[in-house]
Amino acid sequence: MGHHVRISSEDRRQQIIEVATSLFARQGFEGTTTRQIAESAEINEAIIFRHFSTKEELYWAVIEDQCRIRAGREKLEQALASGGDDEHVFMTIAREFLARDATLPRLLLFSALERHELSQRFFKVHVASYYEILGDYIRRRISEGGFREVDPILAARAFFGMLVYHFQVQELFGAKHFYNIGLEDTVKTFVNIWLKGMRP
Amino acid sequence: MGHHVRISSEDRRQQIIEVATSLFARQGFEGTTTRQIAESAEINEAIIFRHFSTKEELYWAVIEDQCRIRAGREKLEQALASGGDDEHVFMTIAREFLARDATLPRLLLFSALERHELSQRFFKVHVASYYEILGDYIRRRISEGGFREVDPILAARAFFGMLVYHFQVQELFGAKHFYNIGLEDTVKTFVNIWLKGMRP
DNA sequence: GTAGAAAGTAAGTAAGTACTTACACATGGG
DNA sequence: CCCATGTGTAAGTACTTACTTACTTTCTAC
Repeated sequence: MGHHVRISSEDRRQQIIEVATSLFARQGFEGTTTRQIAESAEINEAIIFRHFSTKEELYWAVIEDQCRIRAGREKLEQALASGGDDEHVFMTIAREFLARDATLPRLLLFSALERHELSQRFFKVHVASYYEILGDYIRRRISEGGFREVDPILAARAFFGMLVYHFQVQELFGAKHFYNIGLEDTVKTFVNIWLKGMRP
Repeated sequence: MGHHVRISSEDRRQQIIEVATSLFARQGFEGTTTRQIAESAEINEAIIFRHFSTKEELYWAVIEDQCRIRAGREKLEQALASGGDDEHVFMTIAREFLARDATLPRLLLFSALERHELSQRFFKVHVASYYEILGDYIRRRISEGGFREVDPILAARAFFGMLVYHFQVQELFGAKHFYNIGLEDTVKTFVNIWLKGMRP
């Protein structure tokens, strides 16, 4: 028909990244085809290759894009700086973590599983930095006498571990369909176990 | 050259399953080709289709095979029935969990991510049943007054969460290459946090 | 109004995919 | 001995994949 809508290069690029993000998150890199991305974005497949020279490059643009989104990290820093008591701080973090959208966790897992060698930066921005930040807070609380002497990185991992694993089981393995407990009870249970476990 | 080695159907089938297991675990279902499986097993590709009518069927044979391997579950039940004190019991479980081979966890994650709808049984055998068993033990310890009143399933998830997430970070995300802490220290830290958190 | 760049498209290509076919060879029982 | 059955293979099939090509349409600047 030839009657196509012209859209600016930047907008088009962003649109492709967004569509690709959702598909890569649901099906992984290998499980997603460029044709599928084109159909989903309702554009001609060739347009993808005008903006990204390979599927691989598009994939890294998606990762790069997700690395820019640091909302979670900011919320973490914000919660830690709020000055509330430990219970309030950690419940805020836990609540935020468990209420998340599954897109980023899925992308992270896929990239770790199928693109091992290249996803270091992605991992560092979205995983490692998290428990470095929380580790710093724990270190301070230890020196203040609020927590007992524990490796701060391991303690942070223990905390995130409870949350991340629960999230995985509920969202990825579909456990929420046969065991759905309220968010607030879950948060309270995890934070209580961890905080009691950290007290001197 | 036509000089081929004849092998019994059962052995061949098992050989194919073993090779496929390792490839599916490393690259996922979509990322693994039947040609690659054949090359890896050093057999003609057609042999695969004599034993399994589709790649999908081979995949489910792999899952089925992994479901039969219940060594982990037995060790869990064994540790819980050993009659030692809580610290000994949970350290034994933790040690066993963290020293595992990554094949099964990787298969589980891939199946959850890319074959969501079909991997329920796999999940139930290797994930859900684990914290049902541990949940029962926790329930008993609560009634004995050894642990405080906590949802046993959530408490079990909290415990496994610390272990599984740590394992994922170390093995899948490759954190062990830049942060490698000793197994025994890790085990002790996690078990201490959780046990202290569960005490009345 | 028109040149030229940018954005769009239909219709490819070569290589790969899961899977099949037709046929060769081995083995054990009658 | 030879035939039925089971195990092996080379060389396919039809389809899909990532990626290209040659070409058209639209927008902007002068």
